[in-house]
Amino acid sequence: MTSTPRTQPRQRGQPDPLRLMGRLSGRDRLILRTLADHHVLTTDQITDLAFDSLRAAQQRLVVLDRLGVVGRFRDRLPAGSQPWRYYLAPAGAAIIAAERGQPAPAPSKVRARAIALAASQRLPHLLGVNGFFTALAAAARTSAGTCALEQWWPERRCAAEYGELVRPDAYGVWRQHRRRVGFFLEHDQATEPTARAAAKLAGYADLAIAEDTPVVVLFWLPSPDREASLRPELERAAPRAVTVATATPTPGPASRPSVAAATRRPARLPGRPTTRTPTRQ
DNA sequence: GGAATTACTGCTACAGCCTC
DNA sequence: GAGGCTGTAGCAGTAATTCC
Repeated sequence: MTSTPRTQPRQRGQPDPLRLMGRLSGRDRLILRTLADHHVLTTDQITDLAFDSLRAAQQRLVVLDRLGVVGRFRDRLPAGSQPWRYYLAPAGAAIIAAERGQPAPAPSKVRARAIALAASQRLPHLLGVNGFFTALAAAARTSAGTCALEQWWPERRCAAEYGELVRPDAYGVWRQHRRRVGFFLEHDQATEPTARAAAKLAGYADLAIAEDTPVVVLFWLPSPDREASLRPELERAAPRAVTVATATPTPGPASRPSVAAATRRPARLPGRPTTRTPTRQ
């Protein structure tokens, strides 16, 4: 092969959203909508969300990047073998705003938001949450309709709905056959004491009382060790109206939540409690 | 029907990290 | 430092679709 630069300079200028809209497929719009709601996704998370192969996703994302509807960054130098993080670029933001009947955000604001995101210390946390849900989406896509991720609310929307009582990282509704489970996600990175993590359940108890319905909280944990140390605290702290489940990524070379993790672990979700679930029946 | 376009895959190369 | 691994990119080829 001839030696060519790994990345070619993008012909960007100021893309015209009207012209771009005709070049975007339904899948492209799904990616843009997801980025609009959830801010940032890695290459493999987008693969989980919308593609059957990583190679296809990489190729399409390069096209979307050159069109200027998405942007991408890596969160450290040297770049190394680190997947790109994709965000909604100004043209993509304008398209999604039009789709939702909202005014297009100023390009300077979109860029500033992307820079803040790339520099944010919460980026790994956000990617962890998004990775969990894209793994669920991948499981749903390959399930031949037997299961589906019916809702995926970001932290911001959860805060708007329930912020006075709880601050979950996300809310989701997962359907498996005819069974439907809504759950709040708490993404734990083992950066706080287990007691403090378990103390969050009090807020969910208040929410269950306020809403007059049981609530489900899933703790998404970085490792089986963390799960083993946190579960006793959860057992002690779990209020009657709160069903608690835990999940970890499956062990393996990839640290991101795998499809197997996302599909197997929800078996411990409420609705199908097991002896490991610290729920008071 | 043939050309052009689009989307995808296989193969290969490159860059950087990690382990020994 | 060598080799394996991961992630991305370029090229060639194929298949489906669209347009004239």
